[in-house]
Amino acid sequence: MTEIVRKILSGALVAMGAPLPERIEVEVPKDESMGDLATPLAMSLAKALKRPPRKIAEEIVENIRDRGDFERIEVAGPGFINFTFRRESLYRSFSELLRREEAFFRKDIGKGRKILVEFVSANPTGPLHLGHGRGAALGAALSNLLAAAGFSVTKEYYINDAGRQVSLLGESVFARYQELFGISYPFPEDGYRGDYVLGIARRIKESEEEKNEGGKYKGLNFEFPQSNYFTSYACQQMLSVIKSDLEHFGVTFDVWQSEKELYDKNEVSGAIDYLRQKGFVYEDEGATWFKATLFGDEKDRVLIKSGGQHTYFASDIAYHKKKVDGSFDELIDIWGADHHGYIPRVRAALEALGYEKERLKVLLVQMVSLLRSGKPVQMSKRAGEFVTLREVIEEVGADTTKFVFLTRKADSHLEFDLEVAKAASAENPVYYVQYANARINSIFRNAAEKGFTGGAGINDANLLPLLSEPEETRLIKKILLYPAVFEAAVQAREPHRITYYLQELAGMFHPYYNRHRILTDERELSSARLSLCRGVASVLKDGLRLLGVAAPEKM
RNA sequence: GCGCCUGUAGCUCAGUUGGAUAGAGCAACUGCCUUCUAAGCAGUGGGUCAGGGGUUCGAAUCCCUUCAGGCGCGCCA
Repeated sequence: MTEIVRKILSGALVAMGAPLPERIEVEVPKDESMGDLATPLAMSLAKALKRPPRKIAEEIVENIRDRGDFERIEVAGPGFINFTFRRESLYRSFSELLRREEAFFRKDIGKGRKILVEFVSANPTGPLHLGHGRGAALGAALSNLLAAAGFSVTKEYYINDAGRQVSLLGESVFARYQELFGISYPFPEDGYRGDYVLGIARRIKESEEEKNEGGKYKGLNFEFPQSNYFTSYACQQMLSVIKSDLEHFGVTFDVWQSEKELYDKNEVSGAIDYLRQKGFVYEDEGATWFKATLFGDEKDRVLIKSGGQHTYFASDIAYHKKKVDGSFDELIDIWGADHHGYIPRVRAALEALGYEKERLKVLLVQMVSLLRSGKPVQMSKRAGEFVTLREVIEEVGADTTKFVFLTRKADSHLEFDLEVAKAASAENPVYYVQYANARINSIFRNAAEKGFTGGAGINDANLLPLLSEPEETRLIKKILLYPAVFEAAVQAREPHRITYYLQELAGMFHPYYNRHRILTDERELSSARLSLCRGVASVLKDGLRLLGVAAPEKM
């Protein structure tokens, strides 16, 4: 619908010889009586054309040639142009939607452009927590949206399996391992104290026993932080836990990129050398620095510490270099908001490498605070006490968890109340949306029993005019708006817009269902209403699928 | 101290990239199941969009400032 309006508007502007704006705003008016769609176009042109907005609006309206789809096109308020569709036009579009379904919803925005979405990327030093879950839900939904919009999407998880944190994990496991033999080994100061660390130690011990090598590392003195058996074993274990957690959550990745591999393949040193050749690297006080200030960062950043170890930033440069070199047109990184200070330096590095920094878009996901019945759940990462994503999924379910995450825009703080999320009630918006779809499917089952060719198959455009109730017209208009919502969500990279739309659509269907019977004695009316239901269900299913949430046929 | 994010109904949050009279859910009160699923529906009340100033035809939205909360500001990751 919005496309039709945009088209005739740009046609009118051309006819007038007026400049075409980059984007013609089309919106749904506040009040239904104002029409179906409206544009503030004339008002935004007022300054450039140096004429009153209402005059411009009138002129635009006069220049609209093809108005066959509209019952009314009128100028209102300070200069809005309001459009009201003819019913026949709505029915024609709706019939087209039923026929083409997914193809009708989509617009090819990406045109095959390659886009890499990196998300979660939690250190493999412990299980995923709720904040990671939020990033996972967002990344997965965004990837779905982008792929549906014609982008070629790669989903990637960056594994920080090199460096201090993983070796600290290894040493923590090593300490627990020694304890299993009654040997006291000083537990590392910032070590990981969660129960899972002990679990890994036990597993190492058990696997030794199986191989008749019991106590192989008992009492030995390993050099940490150098990588060794304990580090790599623990890391592998944690990674498989993380993978299985994500699988439970219904989130998958195309690429698991290891940081360690970047070192092993000399890509880190390669990236540093590259920057050095360009003159952006210098030595000072025994350390190797990157001239980040040349590219807008606050200060220069260390790549190699005076002790010889690389910083996290060094491998991150190599990683982002690898990504852009992979001929991706756009990179999206989804990070926790606590990393926001890191953006300028990564952007600076990209620019120094010779890429436009606009290629990288960083989406920050704000913190999640976990509540139970309104009271904060105490978590202490240091003591290893925290509620994991896995536990939350098991308690409230993956669909609900995802839906709650996707009901907020990324950069707003989120309160996640376990009891509220668990309640199978109206407080829980995911059920509200799923329930609408389940109800419709229930109607379809009844319809089939009553000998209707089935809601699923019905598409008789001639019957659609029987849908004359105000609720029906409103539903049709709402459904026809879905493609515009989809497009806006993709452009803004904001999946939550889909979530809200689905709630609104369900919020129109339930009252309709309560007020009007779908299956009546009038066969033709019933058929028409089944078609309407199919349109609703089709959109609900599509939207839920994009969000990564199930759309059960029975509840 | 500097930077980023946030501040909208009692609570949790939207607000279509600056548009018309600011929205939803929950909570509160009142009703609706012998007809397609009551995880539903109908109705009622609720606002200084944190405060102030500015930009313009028009601001919850952009700029400045004050206040409040969160997060950053390492040769940590």
